[in-house]
Formats: sequence, structure tokens, C-alpha cells
Amino acid sequence: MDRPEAYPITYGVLGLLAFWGPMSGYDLKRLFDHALAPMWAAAHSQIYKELRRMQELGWVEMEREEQETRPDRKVYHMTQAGREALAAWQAQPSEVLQLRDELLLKITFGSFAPPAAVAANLRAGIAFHEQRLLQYRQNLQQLPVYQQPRQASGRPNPYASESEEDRYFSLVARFAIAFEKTYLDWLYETLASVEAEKPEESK
Amino acid sequence: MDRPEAYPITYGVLGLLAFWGPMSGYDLKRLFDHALAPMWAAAHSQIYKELRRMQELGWVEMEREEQETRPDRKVYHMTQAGREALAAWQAQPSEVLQLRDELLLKITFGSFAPPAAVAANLRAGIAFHEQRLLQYRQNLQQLPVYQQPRQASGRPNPYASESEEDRYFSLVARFAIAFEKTYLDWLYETLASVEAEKPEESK
DNA sequence: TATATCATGTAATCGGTTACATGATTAA
DNA sequence: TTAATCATGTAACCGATTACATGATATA
Repeated sequence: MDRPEAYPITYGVLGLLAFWGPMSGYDLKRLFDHALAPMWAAAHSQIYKELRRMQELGWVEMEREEQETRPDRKVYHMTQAGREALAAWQAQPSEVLQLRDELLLKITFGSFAPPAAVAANLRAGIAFHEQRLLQYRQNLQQLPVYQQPRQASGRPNPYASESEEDRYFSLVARFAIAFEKTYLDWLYETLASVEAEKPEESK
Repeated sequence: MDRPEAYPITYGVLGLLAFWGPMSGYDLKRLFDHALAPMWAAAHSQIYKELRRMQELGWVEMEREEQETRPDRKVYHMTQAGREALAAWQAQPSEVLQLRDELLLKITFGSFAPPAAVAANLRAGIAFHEQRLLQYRQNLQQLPVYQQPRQASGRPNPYASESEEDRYFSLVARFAIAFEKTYLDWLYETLASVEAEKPEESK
């Protein structure tokens, strides 16, 4: 009976609307992938669900933008109630992160497979996380690019100046990079440890 | 149509049975909480589901242990097919970790709340993760405790000696600790940064 | 007396994922 | 010509969470 009316992803969508101004579900999905992927991923179907939910809550409103060559754009903008919900969220306690990583689980039971298989898994992880680290570093440098579509219509945020808003984004981006580095350090060390155990397996 | 027959949590339960020998769903839940919580948490209802799933796959078998004062214990043990499935899992590619952290998301949009609220969120995160780090460190030292219930019935694992099995567990436990440390470092730095911005807000 | 633990499950709900669906434009 | 992108959604499924359920024992 006490189900929350909104979830982290709801506020993720709402925050993007607050930060970058009105846009469509399609735009939101792309922004999500670039700006929020490190801490919360979302499929486009989920974003559309959240937009519908917030519309019912009165947190956003939709306006049709007619297009001749493509389907109409449904542009969503945040309402005053939405802004208040976003601020109220900050005062609520947060669910604490629970890792759910198949690779870690697999390595845990690595003793039930030949060491070469464990090493292969570690190498696959290294390849992926190296690429992601690279991408996060590029995102950090490209962050200002995404600020162009923001309309500065009368400074709607009473809590922070524009430069302070950016600070939070780059602070979290730095966490994402630190996390990937920690993960990679561990992967390399673990790989070395696994290969050291069976030197004849390494090629 | 191509849904997998098993999921990471399935192999988590299977791995515990392989490692510690036959036990009940209740035992599995407790072991899960102590040994696998850092990389994959599970509710007891989920564990019972997985046991049913694996029974249908022929990966485990159940034997009733009658008890007078309590309900009968249903003790599950791994079959040969289960052992093969566990090994085959190691050769399959892994889903890559996707963080889903409400606190990070909240901080990202911290500019829509007063800095004191952001600082409060960071402090709550610090309190929780400090405690978790402590718990992980204790778990690492207590790891040998959980090895007592293991029955060494004819060395059923051809890939690793008993000491090597333990190595993987402590390797992953070390990751969990490294992760918590990275998270805490970031929390402290971010808190300092937020408090430095508005010195009159800090109390 | 009341809470916690032992011990086992079922049922309902829901966020998240995957697949399905449409149709035009544009670049390889 | 084929694939990708723009643009918008719906439907089905499922892992995971929460709540419901039972009943004895032990501890505060």
C-alpha cells in the first residue's frame, strides 16, 4: 500500500528535463545514455513509461510539435510541481547501492573451471572496462557540449548558479572514472594471480 | 525464444552447493548473505525459485530430512549435470556490470536542492559504506569458518585443490573492499567540496 | 509478554528488458 | 540496396522485491 509514487529512474528523467529544458522521449533517451549511463541506465520503453507516470502526477506537461516529414514530436516540460518533487527527492533517504556483477560471481566459483577459462573471463572484462573508462573520460571532456540546448529562461534554479550545476555533474563523472580504474586494477591483479598459479597455461 | 535456462543467481546457488555441499534453502539464504552479498544479493523467495528451476533442469536433487519439532528440512545436493552446467557457465560470456545507484543519481541533480541537503545525503552514504567496509573486512577474516560444513567427499572438483578454491573467494572479497574504499574516498572528497562551497552551511 | 530466530514456502506486484510495430529519411 | 537513424510507442515476459502465511522454540 505504501509503494512510492516515483522511483530513481523517474527522477532521472525529471532531472534531465530540469537541467536541459523541454525535450522529447527520444532526446531523453540519448541524453540518458550520455549523461546518466554510469549510474543508471534506462531503455527507451522505460523512459516513455516514466513520462506517462509523471504526466499523471502533474510533474510534466506535453506539447505536440507537428512535423511534416516525421511523426510529431511530443515535447515534455517540467511543471512547478515537478520542480518541487525533484527538490523533495533530495531530502528522502536513498536506497544503498547493491552490486550485481556476473563476472565477480563467476570468478568466485572459478575453481570449478580450468584456470584458462577464468583468465579468459578476466581478459574479456579488461577489454570491456578499458573501453568504458576511455568513453567516460571523453564524456567528461564533452560535458559542456550538452549544455548548449539548455535554455536559460530566467534562471529557474534558485539553489545553484550555472557553474555550480555543472560541478555536480563532473563530480559524479569523476566517480565513474575512479570506479572503472579500481575495477581494472583488480582485474589486472587477479589475472596476474591466476596466471602465476599455472604458468604453463599462459600463452 | 532464446531465453537462457539459467541466470547468474541460478549459478550462485549452484556454486554454493558445489562449494559447501548439500543444504537447505534456508542454509543457502544465510550463506548467500555472508559469502555472495557483495556481488549478488538474493531474497529467500528467489532462492527457492532457483532450487525449483534447477530441480527441473536436473542440476540438483532434493532429499527430505524429517524433523520432529520443526518442518522437514529439504536438503538439496548437486548432480553431475549440475557440476557440468557450473563449468559450462564459466565458458559463456558475462553480462557487464551496470551500476544503478540512487545516491549518485541524486548527487548528479544536487543543484536542485540546498547544499545542506546534498551534504546530508553524502553523510548518510558515508555512514552506510563505512559500516559495510567494516563488515566486508570481518567477512574476509571469517572466511575459513564457512569451510567447516564442506564435506570433502572424494575431492569432487578436478580443477582446483582446496586451497585454490579459497583463493578465488578471497580475491573477490578483496575487490569488494577495494570498491568500498573507492566509494568512500569519493564520498569524503565530494562532501569536502560541497562544504567548501558554502562554508556557512556547515555546522 | 513480546520479539527474534528457526524453517519453509506462496502470491502479488513491478521495474526493467526484450521484442514487436510503423514509416520516413539519409548515408554507405 | 541495405542499413542506420529519426521518432514514437505497445506488449509480453521475468527477475527481484514485498507481503502473506504458518508454527515452534528461545531469549529479552
